[in-house]
Amino acid sequence: MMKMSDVAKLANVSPATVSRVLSNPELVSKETRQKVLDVINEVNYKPHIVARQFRTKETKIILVVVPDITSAFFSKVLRGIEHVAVNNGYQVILGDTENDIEREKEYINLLLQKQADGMVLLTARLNKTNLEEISEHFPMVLACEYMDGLNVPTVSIDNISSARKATEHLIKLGHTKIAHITGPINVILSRDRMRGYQQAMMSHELDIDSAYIQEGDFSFESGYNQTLKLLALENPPTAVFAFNDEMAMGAIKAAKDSGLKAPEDLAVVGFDNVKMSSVIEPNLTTINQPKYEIGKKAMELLLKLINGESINKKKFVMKDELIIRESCGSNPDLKEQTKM
Amino acid sequence: MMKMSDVAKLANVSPATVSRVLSNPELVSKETRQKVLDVINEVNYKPHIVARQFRTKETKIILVVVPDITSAFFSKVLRGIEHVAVNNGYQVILGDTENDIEREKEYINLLLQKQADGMVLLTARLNKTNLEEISEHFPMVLACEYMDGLNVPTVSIDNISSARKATEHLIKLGHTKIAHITGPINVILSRDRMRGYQQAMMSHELDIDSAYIQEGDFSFESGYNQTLKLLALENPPTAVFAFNDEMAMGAIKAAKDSGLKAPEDLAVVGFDNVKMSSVIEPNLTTINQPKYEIGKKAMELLLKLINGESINKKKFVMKDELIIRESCGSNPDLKEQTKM
DNA sequence: CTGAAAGCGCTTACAG
DNA sequence: CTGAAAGCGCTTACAG
Repeated sequence: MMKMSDVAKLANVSPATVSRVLSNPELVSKETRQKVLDVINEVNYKPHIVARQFRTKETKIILVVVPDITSAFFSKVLRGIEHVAVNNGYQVILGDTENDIEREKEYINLLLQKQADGMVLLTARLNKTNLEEISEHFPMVLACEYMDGLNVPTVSIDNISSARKATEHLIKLGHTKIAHITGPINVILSRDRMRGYQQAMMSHELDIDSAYIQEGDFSFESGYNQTLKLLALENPPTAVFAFNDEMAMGAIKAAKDSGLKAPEDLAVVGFDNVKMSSVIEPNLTTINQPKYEIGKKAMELLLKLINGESINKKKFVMKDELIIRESCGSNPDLKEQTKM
Repeated sequence: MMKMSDVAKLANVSPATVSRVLSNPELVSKETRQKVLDVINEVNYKPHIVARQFRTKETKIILVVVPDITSAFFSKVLRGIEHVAVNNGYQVILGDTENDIEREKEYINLLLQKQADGMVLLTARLNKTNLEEISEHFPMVLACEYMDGLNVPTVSIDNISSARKATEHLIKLGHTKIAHITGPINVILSRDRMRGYQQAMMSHELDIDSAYIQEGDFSFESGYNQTLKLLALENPPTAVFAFNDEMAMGAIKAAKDSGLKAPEDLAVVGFDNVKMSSVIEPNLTTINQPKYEIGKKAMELLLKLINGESINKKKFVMKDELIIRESCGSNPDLKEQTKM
């Protein structure tokens, strides 16, 4: 393998000059530069990046930790991150944790061991103290999820209020027996959306049958199975608010397979406004998250941290929106009322 | 930042010993080892991995180049890759090209510049000579896509025969006016599947109206739009074979929006057997690719290459399967005939 | 504008 | 079982 000193010899210059041609060409005279470039092309020299990284202490790599690469939701957030990263000369590498905290820790170690210049977390299973300690020493931002009182830059929507909005939509349509399929309850996001659901129910003085809250695992299948459970109840709900669109689609399927129709027999609200939510029938009423913008904003903040700029604000709340489609059987008149 | 020599000093040993404790603990006496580990824990020392990589010329990272991280198909292949990688002590980093050849080249450069020990390509827009040259010097395997005569280890199904099988299914159901929505025609895979379609048509002496072949871009939207075009033809097709499930779903939606019913008025076959294909209504008849296994096999081969083992065979063909569901209106009897 | 030299933080062959 | 020393391939402050 050719190295810089070999190129230098062939071009009759010092290694320092070759280095300059590559990294600061304006410091080298035109003729010398051309001579060096010719040799580089001729022998197809590629600098050894790890050596450069080692020397400069910069990797020009940012790490994104994703809980589930398979998810239509996260892939949109990723796109936002990627675009601003690439535009600023950074490579994005993805760490898929598959919702496993051990894998999450491994990826975080990449950062601690300086294999990346910064990190954006799309999930945080770690506890607050840990995260804050890492954040003190390394550029890091949290996106999608908000951890109460966490002193780390965060970009997300207000999940509690969005979930409240979604539940209230059902209430306004006249439903009183409203169930909720949560995400894994050890995930903050799941608890936040459940909180929103509870707030809405309570503020309208509706009882929450404890059997109406079922824990899913984000998957279509779990939405399907939990809905089957709900429908088998002695006093089954007439509406379901699901943590995400995946599970909402599972809920609709479960209703159909039980001989019920959505929205007539079971109204369903999802969350995320994933592509498929407008393809499936009935089209899902759901909460839109500005996925791309969340990713974009998160990466912009990370860039600032990497460049040593200070961030005055820690918490960035993005705008969500209730998208009313078919799965709750709403009508255009109603749409007016629910706009907030 | 604490470094190895600092730890050494605190533990009253040489840096070499600290290094051994970390990488070859069996070379160090129990007492010394414990003394060093105590210091490491006490000061929370993390080795500087880039320095190690630089020294050992190993990154323990493998790079996967994905054309579209958003795709439900590729994410399953990724899982197969990840699992065997992680089990063998490798980190997987993902390079999303967004179908852009420039981004593909950038990621390949990561390999050439030794930032990864090997690479699996889930797409190959580069030409054969380029790929072979890289493959001679660096561990690399190609998955999902097969390039004729390419001397690089490859794992894929036989796309031509699968596409033929899918088209023949339509023919057996009595269709003669069968359209095909291709992927971008500069992608090998698109040409392969089109070839299978053409072979099936020709071997059954069916004409292919050139307007029956429409080029899509993998997306739901393009499937939708191209189907609208097909249906607007003076002599519209009664069946469509789409390059993938995404576009097949778009085709179904287009039929519905045109007041037609699938499968009665328009039969649709997809490709990939993506999760959503069994959720959407009508359920898609499609070709199953063993996604996870393709990824697994590809990573196993890559590991062999990295370890300097030789691979006797270059071309690994995985088994596909025609999955008959609702979107072509087939019946159980027919299922028997089409099993191959 | 260019070169000589030091040094980034590890690992490993060698010697004892 | 342990240490001294060389060296991986670059970059950069310094000198000229």
